[in-house]
Amino acid sequence: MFSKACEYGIKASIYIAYNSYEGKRVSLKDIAKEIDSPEAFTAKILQDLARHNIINSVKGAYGGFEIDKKDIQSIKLSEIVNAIDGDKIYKGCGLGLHTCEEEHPCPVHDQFKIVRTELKNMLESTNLEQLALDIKSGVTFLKI
Amino acid sequence: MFSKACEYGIKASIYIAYNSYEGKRVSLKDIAKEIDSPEAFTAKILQDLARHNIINSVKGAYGGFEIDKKDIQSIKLSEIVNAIDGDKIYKGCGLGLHTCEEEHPCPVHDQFKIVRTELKNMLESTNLEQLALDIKSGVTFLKI
DNA sequence: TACAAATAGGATAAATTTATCCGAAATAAA
DNA sequence: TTTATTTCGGATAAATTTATCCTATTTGTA
Ligand code: FES
Ligand code: FES
Repeated sequence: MFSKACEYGIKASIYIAYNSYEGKRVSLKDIAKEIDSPEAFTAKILQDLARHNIINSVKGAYGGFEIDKKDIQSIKLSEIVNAIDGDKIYKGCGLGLHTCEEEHPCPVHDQFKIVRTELKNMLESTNLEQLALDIKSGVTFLKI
Repeated sequence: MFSKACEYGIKASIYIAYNSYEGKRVSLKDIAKEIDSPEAFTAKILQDLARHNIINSVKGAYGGFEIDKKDIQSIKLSEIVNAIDGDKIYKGCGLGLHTCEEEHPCPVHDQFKIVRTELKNMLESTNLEQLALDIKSGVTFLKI
């Protein structure tokens, strides 16, 4: 469904959001450990998210990653997915036709569109705040 | 969403079903041309589908691929997807946790499960007959 | 039987995704 | 100012997916 990079990106964002809520900036090392991801690969993804202004990165000693408290609530899952995997999952044809169009539908267009739209709505209606709070209260988990 | 191999596999199955309905056996060459896929790669996928008893292959002169007419209606999209991509899309965690479990949910578990179930239902309630008929009547397309 | 047509299957290559390594640059603290 | 810490970014490697090539095998027909 999502690429490995995107999975790591989502989990990292949630972990950063969770810590930013408590005023804590977290390091790459921490993040990779908490979400059980390869450190160097995760660094690339975090850079990407920073470039997309989804997270902030701070260089140097005592640096790390954080998200403005006031933004946590407005960052949707869809922005993260879009930044890393692009919009193919929102717009692309389920059977790989060049473009998904009503006027030239593939055999599963009607059925696929429903699922794709549901996924889109889900990603657009879920924000980092909700997800971070569940981590905090211990009802959801980032690894294993 | 699906792998390239799976996309080709679905499209090939539909094309074979459509022709089998009219009593025509189709060659690899034909299939690859009609679904706009690389021939040799498509051959591997068809072998795979044949091994899974989803399609029949006939070697030698005048050979090719076909599906028993009586089976077309009962072959669900889910069987094809499962044969090629496995069951990860049905059962796997959206964020890549080892297993998706209610007792140890990832942050998007509740939301993701809904979408995943919808996809599962869609694939399990769509059969080759429906899809082949739409190709035949020209309302859906296998390429471009 | 000989030949042509077609799939089977192994080996290999190309492309993409995932992952690692290392030096440069930035920054806070001593 | 020096040092330790930490992200940035380029190069490279490993793994996986996608694609190609070539030979063997099967089978219908002349
Ligand atoms: S054309 Fe394939 S999903 Fe719309
Ligand atoms: S645990 Fe992640 S989807 Fe169920």
